[in-house]
Amino acid sequence: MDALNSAPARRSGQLGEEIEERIVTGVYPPGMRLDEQELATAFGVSRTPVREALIQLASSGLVEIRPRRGATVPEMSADRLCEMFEVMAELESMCGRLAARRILPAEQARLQEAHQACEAARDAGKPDLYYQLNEVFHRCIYDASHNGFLAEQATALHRRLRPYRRLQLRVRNRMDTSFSEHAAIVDAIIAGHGEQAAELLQKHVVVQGERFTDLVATLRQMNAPAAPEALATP
Amino acid sequence: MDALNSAPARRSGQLGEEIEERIVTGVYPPGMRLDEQELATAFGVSRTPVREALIQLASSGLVEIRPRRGATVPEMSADRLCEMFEVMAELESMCGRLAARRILPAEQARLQEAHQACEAARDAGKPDLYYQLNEVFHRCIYDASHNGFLAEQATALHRRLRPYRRLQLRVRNRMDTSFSEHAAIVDAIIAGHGEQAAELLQKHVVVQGERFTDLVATLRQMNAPAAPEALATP
DNA sequence: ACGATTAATCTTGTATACACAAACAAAACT
DNA sequence: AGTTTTGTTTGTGTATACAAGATTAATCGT
Repeated sequence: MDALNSAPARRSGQLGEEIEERIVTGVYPPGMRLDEQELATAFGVSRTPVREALIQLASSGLVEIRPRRGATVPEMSADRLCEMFEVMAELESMCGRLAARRILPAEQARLQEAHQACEAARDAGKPDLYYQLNEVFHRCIYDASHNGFLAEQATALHRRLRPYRRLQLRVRNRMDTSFSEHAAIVDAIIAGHGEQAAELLQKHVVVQGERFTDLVATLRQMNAPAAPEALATP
Repeated sequence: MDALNSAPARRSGQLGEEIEERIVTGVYPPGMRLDEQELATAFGVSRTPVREALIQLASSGLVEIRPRRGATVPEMSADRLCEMFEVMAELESMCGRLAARRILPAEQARLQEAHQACEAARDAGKPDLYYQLNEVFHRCIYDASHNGFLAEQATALHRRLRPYRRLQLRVRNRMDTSFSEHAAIVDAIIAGHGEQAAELLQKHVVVQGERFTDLVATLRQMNAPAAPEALATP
């Protein structure tokens, strides 16, 4: 029963976000069974809100519900992850292309501001902070595309890929290369070079997803620590 | 209470699809309030499965749930629709580019088969049938991209845009132009010309979304017929 | 008569209860 | 001994009941 940590009771929308957080941070690792009753007692609520949260998360792909067989955290194969990064790259690329054409002066300022904040984090050698500011940076580009629907889609996918991207930032000095790539991207967007921005963003994202070995290693690393019984893959 | 037609009782997953169907076919028009109790009695089930279905539909954007204020069919502005078509065009384009590189012989056969089926529907002058086979055709391309995640995303968005695309097919002789565009797309994919396929698909989709006047007219037409009280936008 | 405040009603959000289906285990039969 | 069958148990799916917030209506005050 104590596989799921107990936590203070939360309100409606909060519950889903808390479960999502625990999934993307690996507290509930891929393959883990999510028992409604357990979650309910763990969060100090009844089964109903838990069920609704799980259904919501299932629609966005973060959990998998099979009828009459309960909910589990889906195991993302390396293939699947590559597919998702491939799509992410295209969405980011599109955002960049549109942003270069449509960005407003105020948004230019915010973009450069976010970029400089990243620089500070890099210089300070704080990968966690950099990771956080990196999200802000990318969101600036999404917004500058002036396509609200696209921005939503990109944000959602970005969120889903968070845990995998996060681990990648730690290895090597990815922070440095990431930042210099950012610099080129900012220049292209400000200069209004749509295709160039698109290309740069495509590579920027693909780099994170294309190395099979790194990814598989990342996956193994994420699967290892917790849920010993759920990891048997027969 | 009889704003929502009564229907025979359905089982779990079916309910969500039935509601979705009624939304995309305009039986539940944009702006309409979806009362849980009404839907429950209309479908002959309790509020619980209705609620779950609504939550699921909300995650995919087909209904809008505001906390403590119930569910409504979201009003899609012309702007919003254009945004969605813009993204759809990019996804289709990406599918085409990948398909040209990765399509297998068996998939080539299925693609051409679907294309010929469309031709038959056009020659027979059956827009409804063409519309249906058009979906099959596009799904062939999604699958041929060999990116399952991308295929899922494209399919989902395609579904959401269904009602708007459908109306567009009726006006003019869109069937003819659509079919000849399809022909060029098939050729490009079979020939392995990724960029060309991407471009053609981009235009093929954008054509449907880019004409503001047509779209706005379409929207008006959809808003007009039903739900007289829900349409008041104060 | 009009506006504000309060009461009533309605709808959502949550909890509890029950029914059925699936997985597991044990026993009987081949 | 292996396999099938049946009983038990666990957990999901649906229904109903209750509580809290929101909307509407009515009443009171200015």
